[in-house]
Amino acid sequence: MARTTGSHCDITGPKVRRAALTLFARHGYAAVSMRQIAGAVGVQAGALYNYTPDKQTLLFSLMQGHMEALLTARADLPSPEDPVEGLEGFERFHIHFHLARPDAVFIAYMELRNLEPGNFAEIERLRRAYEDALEDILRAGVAAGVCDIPDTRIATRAVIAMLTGVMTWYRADGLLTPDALADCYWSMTQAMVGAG
Amino acid sequence: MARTTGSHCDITGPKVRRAALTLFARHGYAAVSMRQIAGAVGVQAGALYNYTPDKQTLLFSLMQGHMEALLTARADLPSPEDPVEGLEGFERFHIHFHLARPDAVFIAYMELRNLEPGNFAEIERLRRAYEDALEDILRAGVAAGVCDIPDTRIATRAVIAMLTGVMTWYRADGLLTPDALADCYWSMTQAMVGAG
DNA sequence: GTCTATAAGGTGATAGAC
DNA sequence: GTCTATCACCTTATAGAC
Repeated sequence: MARTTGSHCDITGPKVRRAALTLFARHGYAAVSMRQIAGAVGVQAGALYNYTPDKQTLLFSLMQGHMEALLTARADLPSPEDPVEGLEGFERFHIHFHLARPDAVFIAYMELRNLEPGNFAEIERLRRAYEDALEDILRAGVAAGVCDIPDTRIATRAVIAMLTGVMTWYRADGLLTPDALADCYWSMTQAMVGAG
Repeated sequence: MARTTGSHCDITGPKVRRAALTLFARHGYAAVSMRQIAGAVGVQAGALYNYTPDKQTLLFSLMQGHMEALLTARADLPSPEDPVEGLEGFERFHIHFHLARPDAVFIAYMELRNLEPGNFAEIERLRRAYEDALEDILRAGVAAGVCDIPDTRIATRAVIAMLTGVMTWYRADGLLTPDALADCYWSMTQAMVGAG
């Protein structure tokens, strides 16, 4: 017979994070109450405070976890000599990583304004580090004469905006596979930075 | 002597809309209370209901107004024969229109999930109409052999995502003028769709 | 670790005086 | 058209029983 009370520390923690991720992505941080999260987990609201000191820290922790996973996975990519190869690796990584985590990506972009100043600064720092990784590649491409862009920093942001834009319309149940999508965006990325 | 009560119908209505626009953009619809909006306007909360039946309608009205202004202004653009000229006109219009209305743009992208289903469908319809205008240009460019893109619909969304991405980092007090920015994005747009 | 109960305060929206 | 007062409800977070 299933216990409805007692010790569940091993599973409740992750369940809280998953429920919060889903609900924050769907309705927005400010529109989701601790009671709703608790309801989705199957506990009472008070029990959530065994896993987070407050709602704000829960949001921050989700965003920080996402950004650190993004940076770690990016750092594990091979670093080819050829800047165009490096750009292709970055582009395919970006598409696949983002498609696999739509809720976390949504939150990382939409909930920045709901972070307290210190938390915002930390997430901004991580986001900047990711941008810098792409900018390094583009700068190397310009230096090697295989890229033609008007401004390295703006082109960096433009590429990331274009690639991340896939999240606003792609549905996993469509006809396009993630690989086909990455192919499509790679050809546009290449053209955009003059690396055809 | 200034009256603190009485008839102000001519000015309070617009002030309510402006205050709501600013506050929704800064903190998010769900995080802003009617009392906060009233405070920004300089009235009590109850007075707001002379100008909107409820909070949801206020949000919808702001988004609808923005999207209709966007479509109207777009429709007033010249329609040159040359698809590349048409694309350049669209691109420069998009940058300037968006830079001039950062709060409205922010709301139109971020608050979609806070719309009730019927309201959401209407905003989606308007957004789709705007996308279609660009897609028509790109399709004409492909037909004329002056554009080279892998998929017209995806390229349409990619161009809009890239251009709208300027909103996440551009600050009016920076060194870059809107015209210089539009130049920069035009060269990237051109390259992206193979219309160099 | 989870529960119930509660504190302290905010929410959207309305009624009726002026 | 705006005010004050109010309704009915929801909010985050905590305290103490089990």
